[in-house]
Amino acid sequence: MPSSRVTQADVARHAGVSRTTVSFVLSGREDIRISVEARQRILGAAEELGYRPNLTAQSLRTRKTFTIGLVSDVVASGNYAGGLIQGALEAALERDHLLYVAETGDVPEVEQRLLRGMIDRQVDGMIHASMSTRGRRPAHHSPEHPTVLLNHLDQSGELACVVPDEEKAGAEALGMLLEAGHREGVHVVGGHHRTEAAPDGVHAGRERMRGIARAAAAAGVRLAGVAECDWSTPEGGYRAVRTLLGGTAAPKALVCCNDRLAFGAYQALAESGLRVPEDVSVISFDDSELASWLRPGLTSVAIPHRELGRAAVSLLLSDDLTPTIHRIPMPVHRRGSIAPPR
Amino acid sequence: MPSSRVTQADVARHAGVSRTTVSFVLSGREDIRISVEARQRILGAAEELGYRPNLTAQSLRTRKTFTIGLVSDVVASGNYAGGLIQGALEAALERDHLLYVAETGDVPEVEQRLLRGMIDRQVDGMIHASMSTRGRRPAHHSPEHPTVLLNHLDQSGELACVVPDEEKAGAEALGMLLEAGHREGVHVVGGHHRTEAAPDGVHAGRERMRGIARAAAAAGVRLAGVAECDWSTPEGGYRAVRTLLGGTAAPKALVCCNDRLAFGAYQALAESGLRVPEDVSVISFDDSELASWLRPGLTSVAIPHRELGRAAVSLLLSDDLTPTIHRIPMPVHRRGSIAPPR
DNA sequence: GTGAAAGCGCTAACAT
DNA sequence: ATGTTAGCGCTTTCAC
Repeated sequence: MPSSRVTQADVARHAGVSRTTVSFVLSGREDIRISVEARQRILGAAEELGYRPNLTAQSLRTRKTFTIGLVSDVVASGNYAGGLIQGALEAALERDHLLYVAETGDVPEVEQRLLRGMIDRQVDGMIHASMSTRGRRPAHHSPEHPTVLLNHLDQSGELACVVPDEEKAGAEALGMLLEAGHREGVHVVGGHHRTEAAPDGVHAGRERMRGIARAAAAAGVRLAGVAECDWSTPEGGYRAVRTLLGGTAAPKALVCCNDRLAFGAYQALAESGLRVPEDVSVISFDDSELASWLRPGLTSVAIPHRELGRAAVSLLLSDDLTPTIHRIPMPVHRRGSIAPPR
Repeated sequence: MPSSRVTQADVARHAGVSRTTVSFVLSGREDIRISVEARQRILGAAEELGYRPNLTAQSLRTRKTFTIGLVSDVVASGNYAGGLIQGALEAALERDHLLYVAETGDVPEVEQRLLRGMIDRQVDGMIHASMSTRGRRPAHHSPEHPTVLLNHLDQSGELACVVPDEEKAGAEALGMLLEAGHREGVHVVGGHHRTEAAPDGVHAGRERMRGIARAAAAAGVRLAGVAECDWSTPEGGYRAVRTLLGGTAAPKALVCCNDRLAFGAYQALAESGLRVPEDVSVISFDDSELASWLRPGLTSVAIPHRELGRAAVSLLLSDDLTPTIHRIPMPVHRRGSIAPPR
């Protein structure tokens, strides 16, 4: 079965020139001079025949595929996915690249197969996205495969990374509360996100806490408390706040480490008849859809998914892969959950 | 710069045989007999040298790339994304395929570019995912590019489609309520999801409503009402239920068309001091994370994202692309939001 | 059983 | 300024 597609040879025949000439014209090379007339004929023929280059053949020759691989552990499934992929795709498209997307599910064998598959297909570069800070370094990293780490840091110090600027975000979150006048009864819900799997907590947790602490110190404010709990569901926030409300001093403001925890906090506050923001101000992180759904709307520091994705691709394609940490700002989205203390 | 990768030629040299023989052995062809001894030498050499096939070269020759394209309009950004991609990826991986993922944002020019890019890279097939039921047919559909529609139907009747079995889900949702003993005061919140853009409503809406109506009729039950509203945020559910509560007859059970609406309903009920499920039972669709976060947990009919993704890929790779509609069952996830009427 | 040779569609050094 | 030719790494027909 012959390929029904039009090739350069067809165009050449049609235009009465050699394949080389067609190649030069079509690839738009300026270093070789082609007569205007021939160029016109070639372009005309290509257009008329509906010529499209066979990228596979081109890649075989040039070793460039105009594809990049985005492989994540489990990120791409969660809500994290959409924005990251979207941003990456946008940036890729702007530079005429296509995106392979894959997910390892944190299974080494799967990761192995996926990386192999991408390398065998000669991707121009790879982006490794991960939640866990303590990731092993990408199995197949080698100089010929430009690599960017997305959303986690490189412990080997050899790779460029793109991460949200968590610490600054932490500082800004507390700043919002300070700005509204809160100096007492400010509690953190969530903390470092310490779990059995990650006794030191999670990167985002540590950084956010650091930022919060720094901002508090700078303002001469003492946090009323930090409730460490699991961030994954509202349950942790719910329980933490219930405990808080059972205590002696009523909380005045909460920094919740993500929107889920904030949701749990809302639930607990509502049960106790406390109102947001009149009785308790709340600020949070993630700026997920949840934040806009809550009543009142939850002020939240956004994870800049799109920008992260974009930045990773831009960086990868920039060919400046010096092992630098690129911190993407996290914009805060103001809604109705913060008010001055009474 | 010579490619540093090991090629079949290297293996051949190392094993003292011709490139042809290597190709035969490595591609595992059974129709040509190769001496056991030569085979061993080749396999050994390949292993030793760390040979990996160059898929680009292979593709150029065979016209098969072992890649498939998943292009969606806007689906892939929403929460819809994760599961779909995951499922598709799983199925693809099982058959050694890689997945291009792209999103058109419903912009024709972008769609054009993406499809071109995929076709120029010789994808083995494409999956078109879409929210809108009234999608134009994929621009570049042609017999040489196997195509499957995901999550929407084909109005031309020429393409295979994979969709959730919305109607059955609608019937089952109402069935849950009937089973608990509800026969009166059963309201639907959300309806067909009619908007300016889609005056007839959305596919999912129409189908779910049909299923609900069918189940009601079969049980000889009359719905107390259907509140048409926008499904996209909890706001619609909140308002619809507030209106309901302002009426004469108190609602006893709600079928919410998605979890967001159900969330809004919960908010409205809570404000009126009504409790779920003691005063009002609620069932919903989507089974998003939200469903498990609500208090009490929301019984919800899941959208089988993973299975949809898997099915689309399996179908595409099965080469049985008869234009059939494949309906994937929607499992209901029971939680605490349903109780018998008082 | 094994190998020589052609060719997939394209690029690029080297002639002319 | 244009054409000739030799590959990129692989598969596959056809001789040996």
